[in-house]
Amino acid sequence: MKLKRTHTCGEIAVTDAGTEVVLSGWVENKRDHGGMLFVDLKDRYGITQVVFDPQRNEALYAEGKELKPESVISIRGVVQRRPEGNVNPDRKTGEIEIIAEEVEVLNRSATPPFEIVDDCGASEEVRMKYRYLDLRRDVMRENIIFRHRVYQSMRRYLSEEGFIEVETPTLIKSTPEGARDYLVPSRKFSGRFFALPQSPQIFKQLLMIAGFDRYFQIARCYRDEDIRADRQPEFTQLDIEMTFVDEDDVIAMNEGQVRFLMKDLLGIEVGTPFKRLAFDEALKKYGLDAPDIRFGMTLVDVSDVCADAGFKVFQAVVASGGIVAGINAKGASNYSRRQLDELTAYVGEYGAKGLVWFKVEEEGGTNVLKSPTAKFFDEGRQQKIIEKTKAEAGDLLLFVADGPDVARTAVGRLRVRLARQLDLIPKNTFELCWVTEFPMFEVDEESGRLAARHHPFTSPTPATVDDLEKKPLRVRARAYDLVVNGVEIAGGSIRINTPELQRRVFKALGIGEKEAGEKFGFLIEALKYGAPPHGGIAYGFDRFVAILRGIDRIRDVIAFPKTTTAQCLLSGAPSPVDEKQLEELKLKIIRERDSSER
RNA sequence: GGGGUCGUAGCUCAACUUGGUUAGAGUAUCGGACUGUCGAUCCGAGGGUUGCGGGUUCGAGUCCCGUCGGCCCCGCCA
Repeated sequence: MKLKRTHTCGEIAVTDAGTEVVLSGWVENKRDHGGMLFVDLKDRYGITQVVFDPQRNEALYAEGKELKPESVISIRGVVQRRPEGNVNPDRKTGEIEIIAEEVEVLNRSATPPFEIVDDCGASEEVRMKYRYLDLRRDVMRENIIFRHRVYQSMRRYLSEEGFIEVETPTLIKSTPEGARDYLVPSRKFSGRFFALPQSPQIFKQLLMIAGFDRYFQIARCYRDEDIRADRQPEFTQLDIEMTFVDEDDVIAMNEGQVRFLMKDLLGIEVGTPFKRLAFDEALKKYGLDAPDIRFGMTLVDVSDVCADAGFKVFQAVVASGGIVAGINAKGASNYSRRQLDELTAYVGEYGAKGLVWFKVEEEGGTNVLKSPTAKFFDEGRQQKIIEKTKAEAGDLLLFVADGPDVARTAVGRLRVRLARQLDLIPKNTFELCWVTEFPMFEVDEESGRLAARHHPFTSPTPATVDDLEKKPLRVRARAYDLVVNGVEIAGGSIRINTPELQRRVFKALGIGEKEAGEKFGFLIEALKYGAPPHGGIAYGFDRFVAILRGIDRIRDVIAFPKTTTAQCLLSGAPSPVDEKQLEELKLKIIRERDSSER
């Protein structure tokens, strides 16, 4: 490296005209006019145009002609104000250019597999394989730099609020509940394994017991479950825990933080306090526990109207404890048969067995329901449905009859899908709300046992704690989720801080004294020694960054993400390992017969 | 575990309904022309085991089965 850079490619201005500079960067683009050659030189900070003029220096012009896109070079030259009429107003450095005097090619680039431009058109597969090139694109670089700003804002805010950043271990004890663990074999103890943490949960509680009072960590977490657009096998949490607090304290602190972050990162003022919705209310009105409250179209329950109407399908569902839930898609009565079939297929994905629709039409001065199903509803019932759904002529009513969970989920999803289709969602707004009063437990379909809805360290509410033994499904948790535009971005709870209550909750979960001792003995033990009341929250950091940037996939805000099969296309991980490594760990790979024949 | 969708030139796609001669285009690359461009422009050239394996057929990019991979979704994700 002969030439040492004096400036970056984004900072030279007209006031620098006449000075000699050295720039280093990548060849973004080359425009050769025969008698004049322009090279755009790019680095993280910007793009500067370099001019090669054969009349000034023919040999240098010849060198410039040989420059390949994406090569790294250094240029020595003199800053010049661009001739009149040649200013590029779209570029920060568009008023100046560099007259090249010397070029040093630091590393000539092979032809890249795709063009390094925002609209590169390359598939995600190719982009992930060549992620270092993908990250050279402006959008991706800005995503990553924005992410950096989010880290810094969080750290600044929390530090000023008295929170201490502490790292917790990533080689930890595997616990039975929750997601599947990623396991790491121990060499010193063959046959034993560490797990990678699904969250720093227990350790942050131990920090509270240790008296740190206020803790945070930007922590990597690992869950070996199937991937989605908003889920990665390893992801980042902003993890927070506080002592001597109740729900309102944690909520207030986080409202302050989110308000600060929105202002600091986006310049947006959000009002506090945020709306609060009880879990039951969220389900009834929106069908989902992460409601998108940017628009209305709330769910309507017409079970009572359908209970004794002539429509057998609905009757049977209501008779067996199900419900008939629906929504009013305003002005959508022009939906075609094909569109309705698509919506039916869509609710089918969430387990609904069908979708009943009515088009609302005016007939002789009154509104009536039109559809193949309408004949099963007499005039009185039709009017009740119209009344309940606040329907007007031109509306489309859609209903799902099923068990309460399936019906609400299906209609809740349908609501969001229709809102997108009908363009009901306001752009560039953030609607934040807290969902509270979650049930402590839910029935695990596979085992039929109770499972913690949040996690087994969540405290029940005082009002429902005594239902733990007899009516556990009625017990409510001191838990809260923060939902932004229908996306859950944070969740937390007030924790259990006595061994007695912790044992009762474990028992309700079917975790016996002995098992609890083996798996969580260290926590129960710790709760004996002056464990203070405490609670906290964890943000899905990647999701939070993504939603602030207005994108719905977290891969684009992660520098090196994994695919939906949890592989790294760049490095090829996971990969087989040497036999010697397995021997050291005393591990043997059992090959399935089928796969060995491949 | 299940459903959907895609896989053809370096990259993004086309080759249809209904299997049929030499698999096309844009872009990138290479060569040439050009004194002010900024996604420069113009002319020309090269570039293919149609992901992989098997089957059906006189004949397969196209149909069937399997498999690998990308993406989306259900289940799962305390």
